[in-house]
Amino acid sequence: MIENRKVRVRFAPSPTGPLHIGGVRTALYNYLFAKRNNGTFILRIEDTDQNRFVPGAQEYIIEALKWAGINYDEGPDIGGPFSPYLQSERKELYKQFADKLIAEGKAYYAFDTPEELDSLRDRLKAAGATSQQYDSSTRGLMKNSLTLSDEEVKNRLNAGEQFVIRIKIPENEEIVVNDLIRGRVEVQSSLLDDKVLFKSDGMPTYHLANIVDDHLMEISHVIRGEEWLPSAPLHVLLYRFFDWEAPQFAHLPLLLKPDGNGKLSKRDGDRLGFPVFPLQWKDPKTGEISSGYRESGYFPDSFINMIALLGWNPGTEQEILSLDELVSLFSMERVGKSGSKFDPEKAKWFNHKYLVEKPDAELAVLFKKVLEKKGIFAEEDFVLKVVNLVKERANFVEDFWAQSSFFFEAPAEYDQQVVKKRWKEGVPEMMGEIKNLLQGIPVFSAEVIKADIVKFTEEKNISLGVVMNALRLVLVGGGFGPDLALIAEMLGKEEVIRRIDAGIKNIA
RNA sequence: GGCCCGUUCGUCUAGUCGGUUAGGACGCCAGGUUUUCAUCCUGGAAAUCAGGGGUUCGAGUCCCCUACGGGCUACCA
Repeated sequence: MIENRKVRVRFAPSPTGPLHIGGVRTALYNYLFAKRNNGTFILRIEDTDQNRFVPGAQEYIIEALKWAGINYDEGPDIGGPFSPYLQSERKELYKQFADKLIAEGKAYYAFDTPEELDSLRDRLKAAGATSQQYDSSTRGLMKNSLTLSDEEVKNRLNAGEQFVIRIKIPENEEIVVNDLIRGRVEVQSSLLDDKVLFKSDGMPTYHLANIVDDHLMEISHVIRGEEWLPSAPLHVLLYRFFDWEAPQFAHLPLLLKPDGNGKLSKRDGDRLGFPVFPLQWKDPKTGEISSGYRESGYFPDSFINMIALLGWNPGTEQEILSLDELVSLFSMERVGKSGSKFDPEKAKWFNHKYLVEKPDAELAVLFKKVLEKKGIFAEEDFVLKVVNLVKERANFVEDFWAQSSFFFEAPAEYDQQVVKKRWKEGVPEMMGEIKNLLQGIPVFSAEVIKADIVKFTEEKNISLGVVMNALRLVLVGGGFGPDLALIAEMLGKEEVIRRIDAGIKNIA
């Protein structure tokens, strides 16, 4: 029984471009399912279409999975007991299986040219046929080993004429796909067309290759996108033809665009200003660059967490889940049936949650790189303190700069709104007094600074806010930032005095 | 056009065995905390469960129909 088989699942993308987040989610669910069931997760590259091959795409896929932490146990770059994992390198394998089907009368040679195929479709369309398929109703009209004599077929083959091999779909049979997510799906075989299994270029099509490889690689569960559901009956039929035990199927719902309807595409990201790809991608042909989650400052664990919850949930109210937690909680029964619209806002929220939980030291390393790009080289300890103070108010490490630039350079200008509100009559004079007050503090610590300012306001009978807000304006250039006494301490007495002077002089 | 899949707050979703004031989260709004912004806390608005018919004492949950949305319909995957 297949239920007792060892769980082996595969993610099988074709290298036609960068993986988008829908693909990453499919990979993730495969991974989670495998790990949850102590199984094996395999990466297999389906590069049977030589025309659509895009240089760099395979490397991109591997790097993206690596970044996301979706590690496979077998794959093209790491090998495994079922090598190779590149279908182009398995090319010689497939022909014999197609031949076997022909020998058994379950498939046939077809010699029709593309023009003849087009003409068939046009004729059927013109005649008002409900479908324009190459199937049991039309194959008798075409040039194939069903209509041509054995002699003629042999001659054409020997002459090296181009041919494809098509499956011969039986008539009036009920084909049942038992889907783990959708349940029982029934299809009438007469509705299926005689799909090409083997192309004239000597390569199998996806349909043949995926069945052969899944069987040979002992795949127990096929977890893939919903766009494959219509061809699942064909695959079920192929397993039957080969007399192989079919794997279990699970067809995942699609990821939809955030506004309107339709599946998420590359264009949506550009249009709405969020990445649809895990990593940045540069189109080798056009040079066009598409942004990636990694480059946009998303943490891989946050990214994975967010993606995991698009179509699946643990059934509890917990939303922040580590990869390990996802593994232990994952089940196919809790995968939804309907497509999910991707929400860029919630993606940011997830990243914020993860950022706040990251150790300061880890964030400091990242922020230091950001600073260095700006030509700022600060002490490690200082950066660490800054990170600790501002991380609560940021979604990304990049945000730290906007929240903390004043720690590294004096304000070049002052927020006019704040100036208007906080820099009223008498304030410059008051700042002068504050300057003298701070000047006299021997140990320039936050506690002392604050205590002295409080004492000052009490003696003068003015509100603390008036002083603090004006001082904040002078030190940071606006009305934001962490505790002011702490800022002052970290800036140091000399710098604080300098900024007060500059403020009194420059704020109009 | 044909076939297949889907449809609970704006969004992600809970609700899997028919009996809930239909719950949570993001976002939004208000209040509180704070020297400020943000965080944080509290509260609020927000789904006649796509619509209509059944079945039932009782339906978001079961059945049927309709609408809408999506996918597929290549010698692409």
